[in-house]
Amino acid sequence: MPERPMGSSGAGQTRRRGAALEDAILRAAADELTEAGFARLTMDKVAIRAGTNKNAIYRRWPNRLTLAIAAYRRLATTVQPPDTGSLRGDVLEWLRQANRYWSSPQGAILRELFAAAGGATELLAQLQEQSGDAAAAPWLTILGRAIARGEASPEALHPRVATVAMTLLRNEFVVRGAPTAPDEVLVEIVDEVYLPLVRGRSAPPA
Amino acid sequence: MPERPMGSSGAGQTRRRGAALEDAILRAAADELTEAGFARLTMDKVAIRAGTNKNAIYRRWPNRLTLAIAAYRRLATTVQPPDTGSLRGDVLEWLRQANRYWSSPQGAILRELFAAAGGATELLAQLQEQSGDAAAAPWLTILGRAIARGEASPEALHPRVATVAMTLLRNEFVVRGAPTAPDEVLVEIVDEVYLPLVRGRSAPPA
DNA sequence: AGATTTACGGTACTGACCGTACCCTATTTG
DNA sequence: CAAATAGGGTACGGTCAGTACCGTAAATCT
Repeated sequence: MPERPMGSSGAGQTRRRGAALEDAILRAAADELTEAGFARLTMDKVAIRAGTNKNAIYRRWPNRLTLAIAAYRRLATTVQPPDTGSLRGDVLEWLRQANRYWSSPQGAILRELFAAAGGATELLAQLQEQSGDAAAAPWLTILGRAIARGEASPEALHPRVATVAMTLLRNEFVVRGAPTAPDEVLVEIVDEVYLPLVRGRSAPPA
Repeated sequence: MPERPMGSSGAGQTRRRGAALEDAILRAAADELTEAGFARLTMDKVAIRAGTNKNAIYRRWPNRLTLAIAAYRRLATTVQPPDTGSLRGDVLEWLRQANRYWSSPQGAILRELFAAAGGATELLAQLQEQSGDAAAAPWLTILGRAIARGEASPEALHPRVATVAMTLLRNEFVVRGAPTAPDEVLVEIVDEVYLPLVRGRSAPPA
């Protein structure tokens, strides 16, 4: 007479299926990511933690990396662009938020995933939109207000121009591997590159 | 009666030691890199190809990645910054060279190594100087000439400003995973970002 | 309700491959 | 010529990814 096993471990009372199981797997994977990082996330551990087995995982995701990226989505937090009243203040604050994120444990995971994705464009794109830091929209918001105030030139709305600051910051992490970027670097990016650039050819104030 | 084995394979006549052996290993590793890439470079294959065994490798490099980085050095080629007579021409040509490199098989390997290095700052730094694309020196050369011609402001000599174009290009590869960057992107980086930036606040010509 | 299909759970395995350990032998060094 | 050093051969331990079966619970159909 097989009583419901429901051991002390995570296994639920009844056999889970579909969305419920998928959810449990993703939760387990996200937990493994936060505790051990991607490098030490193994499919076996995820399966055990989710109270299931690898079959159920591979039936849903083709490999370890895609699972991890899917699980990372749960860890990603969305933030709002600041509105400090000045362009410089907005940009600096936005960069500082990004810096804090990249320096956080979650940021470390994101960097691992980026690295593991190697050149896989699709996965990278997926990560991009999840992490959201590459999004042009917040920059356009910030710049829109600045233009209205006369602090920036309309030409700055070009996406490549608008996002330059974040690109430079990300470069510090991805290419230099720094655990965190010193605040001086952020200030430098803002004062030496970003503000001169977005003020445009017709530079008004001091 | 052990005749010298010197099979058709790479094994030399006599037992190699020291620099000669090290050289053979690095050559073998470099060959493996170019043929199979880092992901498929295995220590066993390198050892076999070098006509030796893993002992000799591990006695010199602690792990697979450091061996690969050391071997990559042989693949890296050095190039000279162009001198076309105009700032725009120089910058565009320099970016195009970089684009070609990153798009080449060697560039793919470099990207793999970057990815594999993850956050290991030392290794990343080593790669940086080997690949040389992050070096500020060529940019300062280009800008120096441009300043003399009145095409750029002296403020552009700030390293973070001077290298912005390359940073943006590298971003295309490392973060977006593009196999190659369309020429329009390079032009855009030059015309929308770099030239406006280095011309400085006091923008002279059209 | 019972029959059928679907998807989980358990478990065992293959296959790769890194890194290490041992032991014998060629080369160099003194 | 002896002793020390470094290569070569080989065999493992250990870790994981990914796969293959097979029995069974849960959903779906009739």
